Amino acid sequence: MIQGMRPLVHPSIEDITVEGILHALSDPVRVAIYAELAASAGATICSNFLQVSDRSIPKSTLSQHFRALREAGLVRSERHGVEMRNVTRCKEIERRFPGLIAAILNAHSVQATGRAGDTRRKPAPRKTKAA
Amino acid sequence: MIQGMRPLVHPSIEDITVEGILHALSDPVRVAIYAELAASAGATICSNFLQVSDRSIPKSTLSQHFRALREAGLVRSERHGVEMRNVTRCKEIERRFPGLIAAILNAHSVQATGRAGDTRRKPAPRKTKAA
DNA sequence: TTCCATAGTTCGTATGTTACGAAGTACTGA
DNA sequence: TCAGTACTTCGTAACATACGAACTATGGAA
Repeated sequence: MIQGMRPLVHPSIEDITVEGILHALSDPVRVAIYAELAASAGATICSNFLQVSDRSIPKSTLSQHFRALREAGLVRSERHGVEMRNVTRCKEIERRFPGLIAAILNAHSVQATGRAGDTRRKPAPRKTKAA
Repeated sequence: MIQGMRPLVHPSIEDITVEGILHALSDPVRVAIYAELAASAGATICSNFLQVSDRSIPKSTLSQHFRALREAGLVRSERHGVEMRNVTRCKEIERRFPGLIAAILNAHSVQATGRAGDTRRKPAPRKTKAA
C-alpha cells in the first residue's frame, strides 16, 4: 500500500475557466466522450467509453481523460460502489458562459457528420424509424 | 545561412477542425490576441502584442503563437514589407461552425470582466496606433 | 552599394505535458 | 477469504512548448 486514492476534485463554478474548458475539449477523445455524456439523460460510467469512435482506449488513459474533464469543471463524478457515475455540468456552465457548450457540441457534430448543425438535444436516434 | 523562411500555411476552410480551434484558443495569450484581432476593424501587426494583458511576450514566443493561430485556421497573415498583417477568419468559420467563435469570445470577455456577457463587437479598444 | 534598423522566423534545449503498461486500491458477491 | 470488476496511480518514453541566440527579409538612408 504505497498511497491510497486521492479524493475527486471538482472546481466550484467560479473557478472554471474558458481556457480550461477549451483545453479539455481540444482532445478528440474527450470531446467525443463529453458529447455523448451531454446527449445522455442520466449518469454514465467510465467503462462505457473503452471504445470511442472505433478506437480502443486503454483504461489508464481513459481514467486520465475523465480526470481532465472533471478538473476542468465539465463533469461531475461520483463513486457508486465499484463504478464511477458521470454527469455533465452543462447547466451551471451555461449560466456562467452562455452558449459556449452548445456551440462547441454543435461544431463537433457538424464536423462529425459533415453537415450543418442543430443545437437541439437528440432524444433517441432511430427508434421511431418506419420499418 | 542554414535555411530560408518557410511559406505561410493557411488551412482551407474544410480542413479547419474544432479540436484545432479549441486547442489554439486554450492558451491565455492566444485567446487574448485573438479577441483583440476580432475586435479590431483592419489588419493588425504581430508586434502590437509584445505586451498582452500586462505581460511581456518574447518575440520568438509571439511568433509561435501567431503560427499556432494561423495553422488552426483562425487568422490569415500576409507579409507587407517588413511587417506581418493579421486578420481573423471569423466569417469563414462562422459559416462552418455557427456561433462557435462568438461564444468563445463572449466567454472570454465574461471571464475577463467578471460580469455577464455581451456578444456584440466592441467599438475600438484604442491601444497603440500603427505608428 | 553598403550599412543599419525593424519585424519577424528558426533553431537548440530545457522544461512541461501526455499516453499507456504494470501494479495498486476499492468495492461486491460467492 | 478469494475472485472479479472498475477504476486509479506510478514510471517512463514520446511529444509539445517556451524562450534566448542567431538568423532572414525588407526598407531606408548615406
